[in-house]
Amino acid sequence: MVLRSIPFKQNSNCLRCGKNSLLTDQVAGEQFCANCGYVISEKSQESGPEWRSFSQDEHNNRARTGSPTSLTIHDRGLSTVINPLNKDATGKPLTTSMKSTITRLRTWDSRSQVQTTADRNLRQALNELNGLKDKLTLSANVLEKAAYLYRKALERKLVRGRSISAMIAASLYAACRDTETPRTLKDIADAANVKRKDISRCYRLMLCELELRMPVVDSIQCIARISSKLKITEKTKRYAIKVLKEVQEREESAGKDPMGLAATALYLSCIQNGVSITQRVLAEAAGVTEVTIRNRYKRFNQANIKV
DNA sequence: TAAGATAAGAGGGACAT
DNA sequence: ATGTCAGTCTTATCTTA
Repeated sequence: MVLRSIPFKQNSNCLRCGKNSLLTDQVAGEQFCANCGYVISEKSQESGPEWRSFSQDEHNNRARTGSPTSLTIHDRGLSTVINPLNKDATGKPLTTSMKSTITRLRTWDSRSQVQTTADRNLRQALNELNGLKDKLTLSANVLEKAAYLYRKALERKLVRGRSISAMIAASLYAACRDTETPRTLKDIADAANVKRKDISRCYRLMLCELELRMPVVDSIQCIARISSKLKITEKTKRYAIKVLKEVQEREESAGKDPMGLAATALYLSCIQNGVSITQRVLAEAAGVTEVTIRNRYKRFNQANIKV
């Protein structure tokens, strides 16, 4: 009578393109379509058999005892749920006295799961993280990291007096930075409906209090991100990377927004390669303003950046 | 219409008080 | 703790080609 829900049924047709080409990434625990790249992370419950079969019969009768544990579930998926139907294992209705016993058990079972305020807080935060996942198309790896960081922050009582939304967004941003997943503060702020300022405050606090070390955002990686949005040719991209390397060598890049630098390098590259593109579309794709590109562009010219 | 110029304002780091 | 300063980036508006 005490069991979790049954895992999802396998459906091998992609929800987006309809092709029968779904593959399972055992490590990341998600399914993706080999045809169009669509990722179905909800299917993670199915990843990896936890049984071994020694005969055909056993293989056919295989069953699993729950989903894999994950930091992104507030109790790591280890809780129990008492079946709400008042039936016993054979499907017969329970006797009246048994029914009241079970009701009492159910009450205590659910109470035991969210007993502390920290637990409630965590549950709420991970709920929000789950919402962000869909908006930002993040890998399971990043989500785990974000959940881990949030647990740390909670442990150190950093969340007290701050909003859960801002803290979980900051954890997510930190996770992105750490895994070199190119997401800007603005991306996350938009998705989380939290002010950029608030997230960055929380992020800095976490960096300080948890003594985290983050790799510096590589503006060369930003080029790839902008290019993919705009269908920039490989040649132009390579030239832009050369420009950026030159800029970095001359130490013109310190303290500048990496996205702005990348956008400007691409702008320069497009001009040099005779590709017509406006500052406007580049600025939009990079998430910076045209003015930033203009200022960088002016500096590049002053520094006489040539490749 | 794209690009350049200019000005006002926000936010944060460094440093002094 | 609070204030100031230089530097960056954004928003808005006007001008130029």
